[in-house]
Amino acid sequence: MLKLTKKADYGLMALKYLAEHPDLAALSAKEVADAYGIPAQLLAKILQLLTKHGLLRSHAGMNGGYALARDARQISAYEVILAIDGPFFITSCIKGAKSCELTPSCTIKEPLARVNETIAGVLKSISIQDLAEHEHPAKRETDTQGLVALTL
Amino acid sequence: MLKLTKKADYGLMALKYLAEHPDLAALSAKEVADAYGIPAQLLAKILQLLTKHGLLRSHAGMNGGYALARDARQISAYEVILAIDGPFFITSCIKGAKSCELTPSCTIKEPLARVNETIAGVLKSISIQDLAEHEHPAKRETDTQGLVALTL
DNA sequence: TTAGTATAGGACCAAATATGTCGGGATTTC
DNA sequence: GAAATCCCGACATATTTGGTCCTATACTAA
Repeated sequence: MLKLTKKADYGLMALKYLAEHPDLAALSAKEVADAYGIPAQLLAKILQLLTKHGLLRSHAGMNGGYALARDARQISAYEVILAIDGPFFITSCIKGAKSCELTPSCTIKEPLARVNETIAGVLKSISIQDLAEHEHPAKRETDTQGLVALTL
Repeated sequence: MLKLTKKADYGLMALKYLAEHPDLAALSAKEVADAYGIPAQLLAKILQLLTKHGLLRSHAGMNGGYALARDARQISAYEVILAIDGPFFITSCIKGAKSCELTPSCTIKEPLARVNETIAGVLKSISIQDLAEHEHPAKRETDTQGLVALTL
């Protein structure tokens, strides 16, 4: 629970891979899949989804494949996850949804809605570029923590 | 994905309910289940889990039931979720885990580990007491909706 | 001491979701 | 036109979740 699906993982990995090879005009689904040992057909579909959502540009034919539709800095992890898994809510019954009709139950939702926003916020603040630059042993003490404290 | 299981939801609701009835020495699983329309036997097991993890105190026999083991302020949503669903990681391959052996794949993990910590942090900062005080009719107009609608 | 009310927990099933595969079609390049 | 590639719906499998059932045990009160 509270974890990304493999599809989302794969998608992020693929985008990261593309971001790391800006020189190449396009990479085929198969190339990326092989690079990571991901089932090719599955990755293909994921990349198709990302294309449909405007995060990638695709090109059929020989030497075809996928390329980032925008600069890696302009694509957030949030967008990727959203494109692949659809909108997510930490609780099933976020306000506005028609769940929770039977039960006047979910008095839980209100505070958790804010958790939801916080998570979305963090994910939005992470770009594909951030994923590609994985050599940053420093710089991680403070940042995120601040965020958290704030929103509550 | 990225959402709480129903069990965790139920658990939070139940604790909230207990927090709202500090007067009563104990509430049975059935009472709580009825209050929210939750399957009684399922909730029973959830409460058993919470008891095993020290968040509740249980008492068998007539007029038995469950009560918070500590002040509602001292029980975080994080603990509840952890007790019910076990440790969660946003990625399957958090550093330190032995996953990702086959694939040198998950270069993704490092940045997402921080997301994970952030989420944990937020959840730790929310207490059962916070859930119980649900009367905050103001301050909720915009938030969630904007998020979702926009990004899609 | 016994009947009734609870918790404790194992085994199991059903439903939902996630993961992965297959096969046919459409595009582009050579 | 052949090869490489994207596109996409249908299907099959695996895993997780949600929920039930049954039995045992503990406690209370009459």
